[in-house]
Order: sequence, then structure tokens, then C-alpha cells
Amino acid sequence: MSELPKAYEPQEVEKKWYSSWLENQCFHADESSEKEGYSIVIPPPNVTGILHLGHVLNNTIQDILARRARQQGKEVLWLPGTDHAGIATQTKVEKQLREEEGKTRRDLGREEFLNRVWDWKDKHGGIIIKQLKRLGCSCDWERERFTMDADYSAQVSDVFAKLFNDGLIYRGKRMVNWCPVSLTALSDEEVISKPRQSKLYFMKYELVDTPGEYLEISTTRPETLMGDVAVAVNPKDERYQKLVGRRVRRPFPAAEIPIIADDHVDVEFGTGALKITPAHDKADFEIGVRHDLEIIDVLHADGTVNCPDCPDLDGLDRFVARKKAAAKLEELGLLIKVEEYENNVGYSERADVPIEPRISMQWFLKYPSTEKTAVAVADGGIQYRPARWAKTHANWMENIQDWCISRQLWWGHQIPVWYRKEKAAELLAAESLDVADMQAGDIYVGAEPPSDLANWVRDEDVMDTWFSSWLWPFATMSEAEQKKFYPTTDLVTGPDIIFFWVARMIMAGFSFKSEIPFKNVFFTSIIRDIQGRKMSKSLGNSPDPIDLMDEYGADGLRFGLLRTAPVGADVRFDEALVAEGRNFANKLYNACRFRQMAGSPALDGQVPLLEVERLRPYHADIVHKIGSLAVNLEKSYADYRFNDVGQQLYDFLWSEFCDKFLEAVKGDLRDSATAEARDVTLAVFDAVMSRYLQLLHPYMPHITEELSSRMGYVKSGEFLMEKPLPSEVLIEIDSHLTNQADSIYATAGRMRNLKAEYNVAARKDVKFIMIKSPVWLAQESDVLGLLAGGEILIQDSYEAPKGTPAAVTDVGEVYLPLEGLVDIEAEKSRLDKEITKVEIEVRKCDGKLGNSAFVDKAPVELVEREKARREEWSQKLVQLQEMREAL
RNA sequence: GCGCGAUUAGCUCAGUGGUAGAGCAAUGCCUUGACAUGGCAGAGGUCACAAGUUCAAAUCUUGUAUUGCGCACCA
Repeated sequence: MSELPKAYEPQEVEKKWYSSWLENQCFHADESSEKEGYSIVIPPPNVTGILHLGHVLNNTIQDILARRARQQGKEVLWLPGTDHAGIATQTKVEKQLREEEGKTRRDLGREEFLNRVWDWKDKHGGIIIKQLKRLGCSCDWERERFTMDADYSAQVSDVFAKLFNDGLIYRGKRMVNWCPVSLTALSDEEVISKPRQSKLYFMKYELVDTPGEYLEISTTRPETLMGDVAVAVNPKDERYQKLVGRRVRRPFPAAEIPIIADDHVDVEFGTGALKITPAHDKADFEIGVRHDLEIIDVLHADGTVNCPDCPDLDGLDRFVARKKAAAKLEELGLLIKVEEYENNVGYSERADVPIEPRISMQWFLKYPSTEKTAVAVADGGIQYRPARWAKTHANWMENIQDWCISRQLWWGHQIPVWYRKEKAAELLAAESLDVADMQAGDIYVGAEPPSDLANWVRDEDVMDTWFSSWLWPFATMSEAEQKKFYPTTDLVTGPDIIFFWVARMIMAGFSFKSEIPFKNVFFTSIIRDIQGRKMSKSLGNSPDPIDLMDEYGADGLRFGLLRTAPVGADVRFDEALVAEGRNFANKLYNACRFRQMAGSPALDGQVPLLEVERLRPYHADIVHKIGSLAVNLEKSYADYRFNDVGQQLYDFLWSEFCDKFLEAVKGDLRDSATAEARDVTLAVFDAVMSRYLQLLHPYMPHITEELSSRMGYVKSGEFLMEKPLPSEVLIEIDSHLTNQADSIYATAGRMRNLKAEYNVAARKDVKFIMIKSPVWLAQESDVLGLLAGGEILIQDSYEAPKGTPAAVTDVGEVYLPLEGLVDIEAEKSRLDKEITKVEIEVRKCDGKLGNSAFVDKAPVELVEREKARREEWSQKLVQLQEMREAL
């Protein structure tokens, strides 16, 4: 055996095993397998994306599930891929184009620009995939999909055509969320409202028929004043009732506009009079429809003012124009006051600028299968975990509006609609397009272009990225694959995309596969920094997982993050967690290294069977505990309690295996030990460790594979990751042995306490004297001494001098003769403190036992336990008092 | 305004009715043949507050406070 380094060095090991798994196709899913199928589709990261901690958490959980399912003998498909991410990707390439060539996408033209995006994708698109591999993800990489693969795209178009033919997709001029930077419409879900400090402008419009009289109006958006077509008041508002039906003067461009009454107006807000700009506000638009008002659009698509009648405002950016318009009002003497005001402003999720409500011609979808989707989640046909997210899902389902699916972008799935050339202009301008128009033969909808393509013009828009993502669970699979792996088993994703993705996938599953797309949805935590802030690039509080893996290893990162990731709440990330993961890997490595120092086993996958009659208590105890561990892990997995699983794995190795078992059997591995003792201990070590590595494998795949191989727990040429998890326990254990072990560990603890209390920890010549011990203890006194750090003398004839520090244990009374080693004064005050504490405990017990209600109604065993406890404490009290007197 | 969470040790969090737990940080001791990325020990909690149910409440109920998230409103 070669000299092993003292600390585990993960980098080379992780690389080695990952390539080895790939070479041997360990991640390959066979759709013709006889085994039970298990499948997960990855939430496809943006093709432009780079790995962040959210991905690490999410994909580690998926990897754990996948690896665990393989160990359970299932045929596992973890299907990976990436999303074309329309806006994000296009923006990135446009930026590069602007910076490097000073060109816009229009300078290149659609076709050339798309070529550039594909080039970019080929060059930079694989980064996150490489990073996932680095993390150890066991995806079937041969099946990697992209949402713009040809066959995938064809399915997106098919679905569009189907929904169009069913009358669920329509085109129309509606108020949409417009992003003035990306120059496209957005869905409601892509708008994030943020509280913003803004100003509320109070101004006055002169009444036409009574010059010199004014109506006061408040607004946050004076720059849209040119689009005002009315002023509305609440019909119940007594102040204004007599004004309804009269007219006021809009100052610029000058016009007379009516005062109307509408219930929407809040009497309490501002002056109670609302200027109506149907082109630039959703509510105003609706009021406009109700009152048949004109729509005057005074903004260009990019958010600059479009009002040639006001040359001083025309062409200005909307925020510049806001100040300018206010200044103009002031000049005209129409501005009354300006108040500071906090309101919510809708922001574009991608571009992070305020969106502009804008009327434009777009494609919309009436959501299909909404009823089934709501029921599936509410009734648990699809299990949301944690379950409370089902309510969020339900809320959204209750008030969904039609989905604006068209985007004014180039990168994406182009709308599969063609217009007959000579009619195109007319059709494109039409207020709506429905099935009837299509039947007229002027419009064609389908996945394949029309055969006489030259006569047709294609709709220029592309679809919302999520319109392709919602097909992901089945559009990524062939017929045969779907037969084996659809519906998928688990979906792991963030609760922030319940609306964007999860709910829509369920609708798509029902609509196009007549089935749910997945059985369970596990929602991960959101990762925040230690101060509770969201991770973001601009805050610089988002550590690069690759750096963390360089420093702590992928296994360390995985374990550290998973062990503390709470099920329901957010994770507060701290690098110290990852360091703990690394330390844990090191602890495991060193435990095995210790074993190897006693000789490398030549097992080649054959871990020796254990013979129960040869086991000493410590052996039996750890064998018993690995059995319990397996059972308890099963329970935690069943509830998707990944932090629990991690914690149990951690505690077993550290507290049980290393701190107790290894310390207890250390003597067996010394040169002075008998061959018998050594053999049993090594056999137990191997039996327990080989099983443990298997249990830990889903969390720390690399190191467990490495150690299993190095220790010979897996036959050479085979892999731990492919080894089925046995259901049987290693060996049936008689509880009297584990009880003995418990007693000895507890007793050793009491002895160490005594030593520490009397400050003799540093002395190596400590002697403990025991009386009233059971016979079997004599055999174990060497181990007890080892654990306690002192010599154990069993002397039933011993009569302790009054005041000798003592402890009552399961296995007799322990005395620690001090022989005048301690500082008398310090000892006195320590004892006094101790006595006070114990007196309190005794009184607590007395209080309970003196309570007749407790004694009468509590279960008998509870009362008995309380009595025993009182007895224990009062004995301790007497002992302490004696010690105090003896000093 | 509606909904969903959270509040336990200095910090991050476990803990679903029966003696308050872990890791980290801080303290003391230990470089003992696996590991200082380590070992042992001690200290540190009116479990946010109030009322209720119960023999018994961190845990169940109700209310309050603080705080986070989502939805709606947002002139």
C-alpha cells in the first residue's frame, strides 16, 4: 500500500471517476429495460447561463434522486438539456454585436443575425453543461436536448397549430406589458412590481364653460397628458357630480375633453379626479372602452414621446419628458403642488426597466385544460412538496388571464402562421384573426410551411420561450422513451416558476398527452446570502460554485449545501457550510485511511460475512446502527427531507462510527492485539463501511466511489453507483450487546466528565476505581479505559473515603481518587455551584410529583420515570454534600 | 387589502404534547500512531409576546407584534 496523503484531495479523484462513469455509460437509460422506470427531466438552464448556487442545490437534489433510484434497481433516465431563452440570449448577442461591430440586429437582417446567435450558442452554449458535469450530475448526456432542436421545434409549431385550430389561440390588439428596452411584449408573469419612490403631481384643468374655474387632478405620469381624452370622477362623489358631462381644457396639445363618471375612480385618492389616457394605462384603457373614448398613443415603442404637436416634448425619453411636462404645467400656472409618493411600478424581469402598458397586436392563448390542472394539484394527483405550494398554484389558476405568447424578437420559435401575400398587409392590420379567416385560405397555420411558399408571408413574431418549455417533459422524448419514462417521476424546481413553467407543463401534459407530466414536484429553497439578501451579480454576493468546487471539492459543496438546506424555507448560504462538507469528506477519508494502515484488504467486492458470536459490544452496536441508519434514511427520503438525510449521514459517521466505534476498537488494531480481535474488528469495519459508502453515495458520489474501489468493496471493473442497495440488514443483533455498548460509552463519558471537572484531564496516570459492576464489564475494562482516558480498576472491596468524586452509572459506581491533587478553595466554590443546581433539579421533580393531577392522570411510566429521576438527583445531591464536607 | 411562511443559543438552523438539540463562533485542556479539515470538556436559551386547551405546550387553538414571499391595488 502506498503512503496516502493525510488530507483528502478531491480534485483529481472527482475528475477520474466522472470520466470513468461516462466511459462506461453508467448514466445511460435503456428504454427497453425490464426494470421499473424512473425519470426526471432537468429544468433546462438557459443556454447562456452559468452555474450558480441555485443550480447546484437543484441539480444536486436531482442527482441524489437519480442515484438513489439506480441503487434501488430502477432504470433511471435523467434527461438533460438547455433552453434557448429568447430574450436573454438575443440580448446577449445583440450587445456583443453592438460592442464589437457597432451594428444592430437590423443591420444584419434576420437570417444573418440568427446565424450569429447559433454561432454564439455553439461557442458558449455548453458552459453550464460542463459545469453540471463537474458537479457530478448523472444525466444521460447522450440524450441532451435543446428547445430549438429541429424535432423539438416541430412539436412547438404543431402545438401552436393545434391550439389555433381549437380556437384557443387568437390574435388581437390588446393592452400588453411592453418592454421599451427589449422592444417586445411580455407576459404578466414577466413583470415584477417594485415599490418605487416617485412623485404625485397635482395639476388643474380649466373648465371650458366657466373660465377661471378649475378641476384639480393628480397624476404620477404627466408625460402622458397629451394622450388624455377625458377626466373621470366617481359617480358617487358629491363634490364633482355637477361637473359630469361638462368639459375641461387639456393644456397641451390644447383640446377640450369631457368629464365622465366611472366607478373605478377612488374617491379617497388624490383629488378624486383621474385623467384618462387609454393608450398608456390598463385601467384607463378599460374605462376608455366603457365610455367609447378615442385612443391617442403618445409614446414610441422605445419609450420616447411621440407627439409632433408638442415639439418641445416630441422625441424625449419618457422620464425626461415627465419633468419637462411638469415644468410646462408650472409655466402655465396649472401645477399646484408635487408630493413625494411611493407606489408600485411594474418592471421588466429581464431588462429591469419599468414596463409600459401599450396597445399592440399580439397573439394570445386561452389556457387549455385549466380545470384538470387545478384539480390534479388540489387532489394530490400531482404531489407538490412542500404541500403549501399547491395553494399558490390554486390562487394563480383561479384568476389567470389569457397568455400573451408572441414576442417581437428573432431568436425563438417563429410563429407558424403565413399570410397570403396579396392579403398580408390587410390581415396583419386586422383587429383579430380567427379560424374563419384561416378557412378563407388567406392564412395558413402549420408546422410545415405552405407548399407554394413564394405566395406567402410569414408572421414575424416568435413565441414566448415558455411556450416551448411547457412541452419539455415529453417533447424531449421519443415514442419509445415516453412509453418507458413518461409521465416522469419527480420534478425538482424553484417555487418562483410555478406559474411560468410548472402549472403550464401540467396543462400541456393534459392537453397533448392526456396525462400528468410528473407525479411529484419538489420545490427547492431559494438561496440567499448570510444577510438574507437574494444572490445577485450586482451585489457581488453570489459565490461562483466552480471556485467553491476548486477549493472544497464537488462532494464537499454538494454535502455542505444539502445538509443544511431546509425543506420549506430559504437557505442562507455560508461558505463555512461548504468547508464543513469538505471536512466531512476528509473525516471519511481518514477513517478509511486508518483502516488501511492495519493492512489493505484484498476483498475484490467480497465483504466478509460477520459471525454474531464473535462480536464484542462495540461491533454489535455499530452494525446495529448502520441498519437503523438505512431504515431512517428511507423514511427521510420518502418525505424528500434531504437535509435530514444529510444530517443522519453526518452524525452516523462522525459521532457513531468515528467518535465511538473507532475509538473503542483502536486497541484491536495495535501490534499488541490478538489476531482474533483484529480480524473481527476489520471485518466489522469493512462490512459497515462498505454499506455506509453506499448510503452516502447519492450525496457524495466521487469520494464514495473512490473509497469503495480503493478498499475493495466493489469488484474491480464495477461501480458502486451501479451496485444495488441490499434490503437486508448485515446481521441480526441481540440487544444485550448494544445495551452493553451504550452503557460503556455513557460510562466513559461520565468518567471524562469527572476528569475534566477535577482538572486532571492532562494527567495520564489517572485511575478509576469501580465497584458493583456486572461480571461482563471485566472483559471490557480495557476499552472503557481507552475511551475514558485512564486505568480502570474493578475492586468490589474498595471503600471510598468520604468525599471522593464519584458517579453512579449503569455498570456500577465509579470513583476517582484525587489524592490531594486539587485546589481546595476552587473546588469548594465549584461544588457550591453544583449543589445549587442539583437542588433546583430535585425541587423541580418534587414539584411535579407533588402535583396530584400529574400523578393521577399522566401515564404510569412517566410518573415512574420522574420518581427515578428524583432519586438520581437526590443521590447526587447527597454525594456532593459529602464531598463538600470532606474538603 | 388577500394568501402563504418565519420568529428556538452570538450566528445558521433541527426539533408535530413528556428532562431544550446540532454545526459554526467564543472558552479551557489535549500535537495520544486516521483526521488540527482533529479530540475532550465546560459555558451559553423567560423557545417573539399574551390568553386558552391539557396532568404536561417550543410543539395544539386564538389573538398581538415583528419580518419574509406571492397576488391584487397602485391617478
